[in-house]
Amino acid sequence: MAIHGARGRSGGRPTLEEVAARAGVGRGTVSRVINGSPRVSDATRAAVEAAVAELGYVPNTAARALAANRTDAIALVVPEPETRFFAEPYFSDMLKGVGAELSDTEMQLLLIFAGSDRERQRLAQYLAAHRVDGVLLVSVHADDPLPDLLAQLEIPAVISGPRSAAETLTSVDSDNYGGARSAVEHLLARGRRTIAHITGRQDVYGAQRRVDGYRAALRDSGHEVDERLIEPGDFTEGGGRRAMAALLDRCPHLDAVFAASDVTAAGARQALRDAGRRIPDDVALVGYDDSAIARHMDPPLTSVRQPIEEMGRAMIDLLLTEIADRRPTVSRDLERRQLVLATELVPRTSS
Amino acid sequence: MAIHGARGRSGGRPTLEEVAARAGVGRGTVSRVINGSPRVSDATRAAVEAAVAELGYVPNTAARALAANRTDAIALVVPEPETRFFAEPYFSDMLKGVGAELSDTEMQLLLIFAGSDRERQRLAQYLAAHRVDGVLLVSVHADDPLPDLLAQLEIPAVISGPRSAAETLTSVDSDNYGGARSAVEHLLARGRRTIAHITGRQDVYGAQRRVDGYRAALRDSGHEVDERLIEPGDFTEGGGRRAMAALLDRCPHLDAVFAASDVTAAGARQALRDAGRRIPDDVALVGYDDSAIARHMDPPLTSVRQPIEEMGRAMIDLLLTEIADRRPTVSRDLERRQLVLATELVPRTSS
DNA sequence: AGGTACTGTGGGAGCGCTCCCACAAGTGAT
DNA sequence: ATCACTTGTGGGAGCGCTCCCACAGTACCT
Repeated sequence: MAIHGARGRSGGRPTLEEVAARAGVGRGTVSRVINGSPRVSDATRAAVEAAVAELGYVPNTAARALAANRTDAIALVVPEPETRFFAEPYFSDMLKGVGAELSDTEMQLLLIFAGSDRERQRLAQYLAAHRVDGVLLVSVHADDPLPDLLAQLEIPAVISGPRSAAETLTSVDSDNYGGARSAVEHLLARGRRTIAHITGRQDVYGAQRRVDGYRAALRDSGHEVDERLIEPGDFTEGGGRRAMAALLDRCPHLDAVFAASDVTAAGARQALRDAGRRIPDDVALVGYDDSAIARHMDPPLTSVRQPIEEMGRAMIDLLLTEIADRRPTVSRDLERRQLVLATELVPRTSS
Repeated sequence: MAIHGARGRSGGRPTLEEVAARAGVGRGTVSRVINGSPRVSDATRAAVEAAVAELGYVPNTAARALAANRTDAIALVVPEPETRFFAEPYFSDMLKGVGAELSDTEMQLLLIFAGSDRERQRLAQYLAAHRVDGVLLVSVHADDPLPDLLAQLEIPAVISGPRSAAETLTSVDSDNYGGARSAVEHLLARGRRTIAHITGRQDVYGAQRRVDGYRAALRDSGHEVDERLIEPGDFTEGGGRRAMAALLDRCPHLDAVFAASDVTAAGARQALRDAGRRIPDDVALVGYDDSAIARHMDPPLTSVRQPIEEMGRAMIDLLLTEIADRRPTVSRDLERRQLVLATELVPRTSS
């Protein structure tokens, strides 16, 4: 942990040159050892490593960045205010995966919030200065200009949750379609016949896919899709409550509800209670996200779990590949990479 | 936001040199304008600024760092695992203050977790490489070697919550002594006469100061300090419960309790309930931190608020000063700076 | 008139690396 | 013995800045 040994004449930190002198080799050779090049004999490598240890040499990042034109840093950009970042476990889980995958790398992770216009401005400057080798983008809205800025600056980037089926950036997503399917299939398997769906905001691609999955599950099991059973929500509790009330009004005979998020389900539950319907006796309820809310709801809520941590890991993998790819060759034929990870239904007593 | 205008021949980003050529001035002059030196005529400044805008020039951070031997970055080091960071509002509040104070600076903030040994190792490397100009240290335990490492590497640092009265690092703290005093004085003013204290972990300096404040408040108002009314706790709920039980056993006539944290108070409340004591009718209860727990307790808990966000701001102020101070002169006579911010009692129904 | 001081400016040197070319020494085929 | 590679190595050039010295120009004193 401690830095030991003698220093260069100036009292500052040792340089490559000093290590080279100590090991009795040239500058280039030390550089090769430091960077793990295979073109060094074992004896030389050992000598250099000894000199590095004796002097407590640590490479100067700035010099390296200047000479090699890379920063060895990537940014996790959160286009939200800090508050939401801390409030939602989504980010914390993702950060855990990202951190884990990065931990055996030399890469440094920067966390950048871009909630306000001011922060956006700063971020743009930051990216223009190419202060990171790549960017991880989470929770981006459909009309966000950030992805385009990144493309224009030719900065490698990976987005979690593509903006549409035609997303141009490399993306990682969970299987919203399959997740929704499994929720509906679960309800069908439990004998439910009239299954309603409260959707998420339809300008979010993932929410659209959940509707698609809902439809497909019904059709594939020979049921007809009744459009009156699909009610728009907005991922909020209030939205869930209102949507549920509307559904009960329109189709009082429904016996199950698939909500596009746990928070939405919480709102729906309230409306169901107000209408005197028991869960799951009268109406079965399934949510999405498998958040803390689901576990603590009364009754505990069946929900679809997304592998957020794994998504974080995958994003790093893809980003590092992308960064590595663009280094030697000029071939820009990087085909679109879109990774979709499986979800998992977590059954609880609400269904 | 967009980068417009022509570039240098190579298609890369424009350099200082190119801006100089375009503005018809020398390299040094452009550098002076960029860095806001006053030694530039207004006309020249305008010409350079125009050239900068036309070319979309953004300084190369690596080159600047190499030449000037600074990084324009500071690290917020959290010697805890990520999990605790997200769980405790303390960090989020502090981050808010830090971010706000930094927002009109060129400084970049890095968030570094050093919970595991592995991460510690990385951090040591990171600091040895002088990749930041300064460090903010939060939530450090008494025996942590990190402060010494920072001192050894001569990296400017500010610590929140000094490790002892003899803290060598510049520190920012809330007034634990005064906070405890105000809590006890509040109880006295409400007519309580037998006031117990459940302490925090005594290897935490702040907890010691709270005991001091408790004692002083009693003495200064002419009361004798009964040592049997002081029971050690450890900031946990279980500790609070056990301590409360012990106190009730030993001094059943007590009519008030000052707990060293809200969580401790929550534990104490439980023990009081179990013993059939009503709050505040039989026993008044005061906590410390003014956390969410305090607001949601039944009954709502009177607590001592610490100005965490302000502490974050103050830490940045001090750190920036420290960084600036060490730049030109070699005079290392920086006297110890210890800032203490006032706390505030938030009265609720528990007392 | 000469001296002194300050202002504004240009550009050389150098920060500590990586990249790459040059080259010595070894290896094996001809 | 010659050529053609391969392997390992040294060190020049250059990345884009900042720092600082030099110097022209102006202003204000003697």
